Order: sequence, then C-alpha cells, then structure tokens
Amino acid sequence: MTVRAVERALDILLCFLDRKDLTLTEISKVVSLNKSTVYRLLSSLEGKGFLIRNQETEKYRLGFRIWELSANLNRDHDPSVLLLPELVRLRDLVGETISLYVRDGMERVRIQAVESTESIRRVAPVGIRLPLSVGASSKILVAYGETTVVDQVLNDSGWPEGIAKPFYRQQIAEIKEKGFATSIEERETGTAAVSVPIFSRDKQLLMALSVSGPSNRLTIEKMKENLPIIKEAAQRMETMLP
Amino acid sequence: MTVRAVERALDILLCFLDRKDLTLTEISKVVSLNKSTVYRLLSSLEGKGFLIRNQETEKYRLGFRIWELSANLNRDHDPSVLLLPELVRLRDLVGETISLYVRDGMERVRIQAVESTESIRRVAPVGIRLPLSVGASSKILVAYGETTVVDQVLNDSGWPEGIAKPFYRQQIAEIKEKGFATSIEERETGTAAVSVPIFSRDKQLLMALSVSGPSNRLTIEKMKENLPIIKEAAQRMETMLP
DNA sequence: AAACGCGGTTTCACATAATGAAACCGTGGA
DNA sequence: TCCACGGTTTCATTATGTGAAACCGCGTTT
Repeated sequence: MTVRAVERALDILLCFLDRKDLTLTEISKVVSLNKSTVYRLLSSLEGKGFLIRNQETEKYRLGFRIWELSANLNRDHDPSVLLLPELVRLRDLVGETISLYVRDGMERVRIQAVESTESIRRVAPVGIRLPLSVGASSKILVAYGETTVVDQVLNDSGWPEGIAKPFYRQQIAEIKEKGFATSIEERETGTAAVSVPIFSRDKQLLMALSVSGPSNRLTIEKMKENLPIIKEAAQRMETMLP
Repeated sequence: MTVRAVERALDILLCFLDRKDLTLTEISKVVSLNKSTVYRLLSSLEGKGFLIRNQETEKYRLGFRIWELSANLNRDHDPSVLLLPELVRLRDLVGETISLYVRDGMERVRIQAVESTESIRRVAPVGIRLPLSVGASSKILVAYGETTVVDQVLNDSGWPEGIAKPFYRQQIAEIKEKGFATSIEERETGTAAVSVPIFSRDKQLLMALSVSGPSNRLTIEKMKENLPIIKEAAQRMETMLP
C-alpha cells in the first residue's frame, strides 16, 4: 500500500530534524539499515537536491530543495503565524508576555512573542538567540529534546560556572516528570518565567511555550495558579498545527 | 546506483515548488506516472508527514515535516542571510536600494533589502507582499517562472485595467530575451526599478534581484550603465547558494 | 614495512517489493 | 439511467531494491 524504499529515504531525511551534519555510517546506525542500502538512498536524495555532501568531511546535510519547498508553505504552516491567535488568547488570560522558542544547536531561538498587557521593562525581539543553559524554556527544550542534548549542553563551552552539573541533571529529570519548568532571575535580573512543551502529533518536541514577566508580579504562586491554563493552551496549539 | 522509487517520490515533492494544492491526477500527469503508482508514493509521503491531504477537496499539499526540516537549515541556507554581503556590496556600487523577491502564487514577497546610501522617501518592509502585475521584479518572476504563470497573472482578478494584455505578453517575451526588466513609476509615483533573475544550479528561477530608487535619480541611462554590474552580482549570488 | 581497522563504494545473487493494467467504487452531470 | 472522471484496490509479472561480501583508500598501530 505504501513504498518501503521511499519510507526509508524519508526516515533518512528525518535524521536531520535536529542534527546538521551526519556521515553515512551515522545515518546507517540511526535508521538501522545496511550501509550499502543507505548509500544508494543517499545518492538519490543528493541527486534531487534534498541533501548535499561535503566533499572534504564526507558528511551529509540538508540540501537547498528543502528550503525551496518550505518557502512555499511557510505562510500557511509557520507556527509563528498559525499559533498567534492562541498566543494572544493566552496573553489575555494571564496578562504576561507569551513566547515560543525552538532549539537550534546549543541555542534557543524566539520565533514568536505577544507582549504583556501590563507594564514591562523590555522584551527581547523575535529572532533573538539565547544560550540553552539558562531560562525556563531552555530547560524544556533540553528536558524533552533528544537524550543526548543534556550532555551536549553540559559539555558546551558556554556552560555557566555557577551552576553545578549534577544539580542541573536532577532539575532536568524533575522538569520532565512535572511537565513544566520555571526560572526566577536566571537570565535577567528581575525577570521570571514558566514554560511548557509543545509536541507534534507523533510526540516529538517541537517548541517551548513560555510565559514571562517581572519576578515581583510573576511569583511562584502566580505561576502555579496559571499552570493549568498554560498547559491547556499548549494542548490547543498542538491541535492547531498540521 | 540510486533508488528509482525514491527519485519518483522526490519528483512528486518537487511538484509543490510553485503550487500549493494538487490532486492525485494532476500529480500523475506532472510526473508522468501511473496513478496507482502515484497513489502509493503519496501514501508513503503522507504517512511520514511530508504531505498532507485535505479530506474534503482531496488535494495534497506540503506537510509539516518540510517546515521542521527547513527550520534546521534556515540559518545556514536562507538566501536572505547568505546573500546579504553581496547585496551590501552591490548597494555600495550602485548607491540605490537592493531587494530580493520571490514569487508566491500571484504575489511577490520581498525577502531581503539593503537600503540606499542616498536619501530616499520610504522603503517597503521585508516581508511585504505585492501584486505580480506591476514592477520590474514582478516581470522577472513571471518571465522566468513556469510557462503557465503568464496566463495565471493575466487571468487574475487583480489585473489592472489600464494595461493591455497583448502588450504585456510582448513585454514578458522581450524581458526573457533581454535578461532584465525595468519599471518606471509602475507601482509607486516617483519610483523606478531594474531587476534581473537569480537561478538555481539546475537553471530553475529562484528569485528576482532588484535595484530601485527615485525615478529622477534612477533613469533609464543609469539603469543601462549599471546593468552589467547587477548581472554580475546576480551570477555571484548564484554561486553563493548551496 | 606490514598489518589492521574503519568508512565509503561496488558487485552480485536473490527474493520480493514495486509496478501498471484492469477492475472497482462513489459522485456529479447530462 | 447512463456516462465520465477521480480515487482506490487487486493481481500477475518482473525489474528493482536489498544485504552480504568484497574491494579501496587512508590513517594508525605493531
């Protein structure tokens, strides 16, 4: 009813969801296929421009056709457009700034934001890149990302010295269990945040939904009070994505 | 050496480079394959999230996985990032505003801009959508797009009444022959522009490179004087893309 | 210098997956 | 009621896709 070879090739493309460069052998292990099979599938993907191969490093990465295709669907499928009404609805309910973050390597990127109805000092612009080591949404992106992300973050050269790594690991485990993360003045003095994950239909982490505000207003009590509303909004957003 | 079924499936994906919604029968014709073959290939693409099918209209469109993959490569492959240095270099050479446009249906979208070093009145922001019926870059996107685009533009409900269709067809044919398009005060009073195409490695039109400025400064003579520089910059940009 | 290990590439025999023709089904129009 | 069309399923056929094995090049170890 379907075509097995095609599904194998697509599985290869999906290896690149959160990794930029992969060798033939790495791909072979990820998709559990014979390396000669993978070799031929890669040749087909490369020939049509969906992957490119770096001649020197022999690593593959996503090709230009992916961008070209995405340029066509961006307006209709971009979560920062699709989810905006729900972000506004949530902002009106909780009164603070609402943001969406995705992970890109060892950074998180703010892809959408709706600002608080209350007075605020300053909001970082959409498109900003922040380290993955601090902040509530960073913790969500680490906790629910691939299991290797924790180690990568801890080994990253940008790891802040004031945070004990074993403590961090424990935090991440607890966050995964609780389903949300908080931060109080971790990234910026006087600022607090609470964040929850947003998943795809096949339970892969897509992004982090974050509510942030001044720490004198967004207290732990206020976060707990609003947590059900935030989690419900995240679930609604999951249904709004294709 | 490669896998035929995979290449067929990728050909199906490439049907969506400039069309949003397609039926099984349309796809079958475009890729010249048996409809039962196409049916199974579509099932595989849909199953992995690369295409979605509208239950009511029975049309297929690109799925969420394309966006997810592109989110990974956007920073490294997005032309509006990659080509920025060359846009700045060209701006410094010709002194006027430089823009990149892509076609999206019956509109063109400005995906990048570097503003003039001279005084200017106002520049439309990146992301703006303009009709495909007027402007130099519109003509480039029509002339070098798929052959059906001319008819689509002419049949579009937004066609301006003051432009004779046979004259427009002749203009488009001439532009394709000359390799550039000009416009003087077509979209906005007092503004002129010259535009050239940027192609992919396999000679598909990717986008239009445009130089624009006030019509008293950017005269026909000035355009012709700068045309070799603009064409050379477009060729350099083609080599800067993956 | 020789042997070894590893990643990438090619070969080849084999089994089955992919294919396309034909039939079927549902729907809308004449 | 009949017909045309698009989508879906069936089935016989064979060409394709596969994986084991071998080969190649390169760097490392002995």
